[in-house]
Amino acid sequence: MKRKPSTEATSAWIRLMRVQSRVLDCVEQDLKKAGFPPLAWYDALLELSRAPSGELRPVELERQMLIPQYSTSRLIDRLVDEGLACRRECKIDKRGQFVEITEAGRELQKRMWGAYSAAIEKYVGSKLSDADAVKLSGLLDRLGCSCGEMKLPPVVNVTEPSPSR
Amino acid sequence: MKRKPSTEATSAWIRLMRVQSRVLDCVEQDLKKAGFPPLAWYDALLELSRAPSGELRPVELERQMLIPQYSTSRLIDRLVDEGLACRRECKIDKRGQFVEITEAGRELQKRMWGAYSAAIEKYVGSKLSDADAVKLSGLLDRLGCSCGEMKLPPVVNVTEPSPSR
DNA sequence: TCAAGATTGATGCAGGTGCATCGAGTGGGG
DNA sequence: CCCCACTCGATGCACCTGCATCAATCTTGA
Repeated sequence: MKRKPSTEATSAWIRLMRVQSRVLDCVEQDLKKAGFPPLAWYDALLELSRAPSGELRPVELERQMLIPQYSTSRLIDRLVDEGLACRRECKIDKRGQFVEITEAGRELQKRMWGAYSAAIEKYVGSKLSDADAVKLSGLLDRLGCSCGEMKLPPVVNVTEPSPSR
Repeated sequence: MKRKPSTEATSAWIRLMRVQSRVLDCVEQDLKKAGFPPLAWYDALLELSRAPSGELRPVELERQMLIPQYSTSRLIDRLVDEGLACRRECKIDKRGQFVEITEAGRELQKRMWGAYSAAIEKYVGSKLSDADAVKLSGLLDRLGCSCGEMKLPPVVNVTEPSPSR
């Protein structure tokens, strides 16, 4: 039951950690240099912009983004502070609320996608053939499934780009 | 020069981000539940334990671990506070110092490797054949090389396990 | 020899994250 | 109808990170 991890698994683990942190750093750095906020903001704006009427319950957002509740709460605070979203009262459940993306929010999301997609191309697309990217996705998927308790819904889309233009 | 990223690249990117954060969370969680400190401590202890006489200059540690200077500085503070390492004066360069791992540090590193390797097996090894792990490593390597400025030395070993028993 | 510049390591500050907890509100069983 | 358990969202705290900057020391070169 408790085998020693193969060297191959360990090596894959190490590369997974190192490569993603490196690539993520590069991408975040590019965005920052272009004067944009962190990727988490983009993810939230994207989720909101794709919601039926541009609004979501914080709980929904939390589940979409797979981040903890308090994290969502504070991320929303920041978006609201910057005028990228606004809180709206939820009439059917007075504990809750709706968060609605503003025009400024939609616009920022679109502008960020420009820089973001360029960074993805630069750091991923240009280094991998489509076929290899597909292989990589497949291998990663096997790692991702049911890692631990998986109390969260099956679907998700943290950073999936919007209609892309 | 500025192609749009292929869907495949984008999808690989998303999975890379999501899967690693998920797997990392799981591993860190397991370690935490076993009462161990964060992985970064392990990495530092490992590097120190592998150094010729159990000591390194902070600058070396920083380069090995690929983390920023201030981060190293504070990590060392914490290790020293916990008695896992100690600072020693550097006679040949009075700006600098040596950080030396203590017996407690070596012992903790070994104990952590037990839990750590079990977690790697659980979340990586058990989900991937050796062959697939090798494929994954290969694909990831292509992403990792020269991502951006790469001002750091070629070698590195953040989490590579110690002699393993 | 000495001044200018580079390198080493520490630190104040702002912001982000995890954890625990809280208050408000909902809803289901007695 | 009311109480209890649960869900929703906010927040105080500790800690950790990035950034800018600092003091001390070393190195270089005129």
